[in-house]
Amino acid sequence: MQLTTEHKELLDQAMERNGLRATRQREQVFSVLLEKRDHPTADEVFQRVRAEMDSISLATVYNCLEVLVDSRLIRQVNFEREPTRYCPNLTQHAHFYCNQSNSIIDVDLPLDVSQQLKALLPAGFEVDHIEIAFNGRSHQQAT
Amino acid sequence: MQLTTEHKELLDQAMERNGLRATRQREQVFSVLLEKRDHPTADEVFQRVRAEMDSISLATVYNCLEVLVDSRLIRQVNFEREPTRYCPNLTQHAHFYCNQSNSIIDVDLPLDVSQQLKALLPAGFEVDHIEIAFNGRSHQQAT
DNA sequence: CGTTTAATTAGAATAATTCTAATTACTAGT
DNA sequence: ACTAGTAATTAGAATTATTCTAATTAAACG
Repeated sequence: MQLTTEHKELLDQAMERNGLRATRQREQVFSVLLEKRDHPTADEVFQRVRAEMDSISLATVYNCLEVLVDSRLIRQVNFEREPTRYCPNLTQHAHFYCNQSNSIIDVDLPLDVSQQLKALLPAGFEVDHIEIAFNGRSHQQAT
Repeated sequence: MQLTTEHKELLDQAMERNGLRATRQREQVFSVLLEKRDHPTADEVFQRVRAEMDSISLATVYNCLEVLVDSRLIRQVNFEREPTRYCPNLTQHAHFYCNQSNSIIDVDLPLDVSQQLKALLPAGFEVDHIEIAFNGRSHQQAT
């Protein structure tokens, strides 16, 4: 799979901004994440990229993921002590972990809700990020 | 340090309920968590318990923590892929992770806020638990 | 083209946690 | 008390996700 011109440009610009190179490996990793947005682990990303580029190593996948996270093109998602998962959805959202299917579903988070959460904090607390995770069962299928 | 009669009874009852024994090790681990509520890791709990009971092993600490979690006397807290921390605060609360001090502060969570969060979910989603983590800096000291 | 710098690679190392198998401690029933 | 049966503890090995290391390859830029 190829990156769309739009995403290719996004990557190029982000790399440029950080003095990094938009290598084939980074493109592939980014592309794999955009293609199937099921919150894959590093190892799953590795399997998928390898299908198109069988010389890539797991270490490189970890490197690429780190670069993409640092450049804010993707986000890391953690649940308990399970392997880290990766997600290209940059809009503010929470995650729903379905115990039954062991899948993750994105849940849109209205701005006013996060405002309200921040309001719970005493004065002197500066928030960079809020992470919200629901845990339960869903009777519908993940998309 | 000793458990208060109140907490001792809480432990005894919980163990009884689950057909388990309230051993010295379990008492000590529980006691250590109640005494200094700074969200210690398993290893930190191990150090603290060992001060009073130098024969305890790390494996036992892990076992005890698991039993206490399963019996709902304490809770596990995870942040990114850092070691799991443990906390005896059973009231509904969120956690604030201070990047500066690397400490965790409990944040009370009003019932209506969690209701509101649950309302964000489409029909067919049953929630067991909501985990909220703030990340940032606090200009005050953790208690 | 050659040189410098960045990126990739394979495999070793790390660190938190879990597992295993042996020993010890309880608990009941006699 | 004594013993059988079960549960808990223990030390150390094993596991697993991730990071590190050192060597090789690729890219960029004169």
